[in-house]
Amino acid sequence: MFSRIDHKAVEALLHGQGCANNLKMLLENREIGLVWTEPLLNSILDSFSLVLSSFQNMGGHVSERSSKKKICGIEGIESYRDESPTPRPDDGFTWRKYGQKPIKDSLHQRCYYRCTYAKDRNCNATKRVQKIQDNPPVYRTTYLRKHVCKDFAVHDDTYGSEMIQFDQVVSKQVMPQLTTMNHQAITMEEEDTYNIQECDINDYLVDDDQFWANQFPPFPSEDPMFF
DNA sequence: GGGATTTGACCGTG
DNA sequence: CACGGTCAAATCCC
Repeated sequence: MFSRIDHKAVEALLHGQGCANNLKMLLENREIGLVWTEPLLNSILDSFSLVLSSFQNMGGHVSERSSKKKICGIEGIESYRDESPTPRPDDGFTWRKYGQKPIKDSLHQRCYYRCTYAKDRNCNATKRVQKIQDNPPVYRTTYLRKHVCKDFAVHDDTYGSEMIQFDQVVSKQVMPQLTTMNHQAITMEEEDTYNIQECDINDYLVDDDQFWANQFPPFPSEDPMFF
């Protein structure tokens, strides 16, 4: 059960190491500047976040098949969840809000968005955004289904992948939410009605509620891990 | 006027 | 019947 997550973790660590080396070169050559360093720093931080979340997942409640929800690595993403201090206004896609609902046992309403090109390009990607904590504000964004609207321009099956290039160092297959800000974890939710791409379910199945309870203890939380 | 947002109604599921 | 997700008419904004 370790193989795939371990592989992802090693990849992420290697990537982070590469970015760190590149950053070091820039610093040594005094080619320092926010434009160059910020993406590198973000990339490094993202690598560590990915590794940490992978190991948190492994230490959690792996392989309970009672829940239909699963956690997955970067590849094969069909849907995933992200929690951030902002509702992530720019995740690489444009969204149109189509609903808002109060959720039981939650102080905040949940907002429903679908891809702006839902009709034009038959893209049925949606996302849900819900504020899960007030102070500091934390938003949970759940992405559902896969964008097909960008297939017009990018022939890549990976959700929202983009490429960032710094001299010879290339960061590939970077998910949109990983490029701009810290996040705590990524999970996938399988929905039976959607044609989910297969990733190794046995490796990633967890109990979703328990996982997120671990990620965000009931408010108020003193956990310095997240703030 | 057209596109985006709001919001109550509707529907499916458990 | 409660709840969550979606629809669609009304409204807002540029």
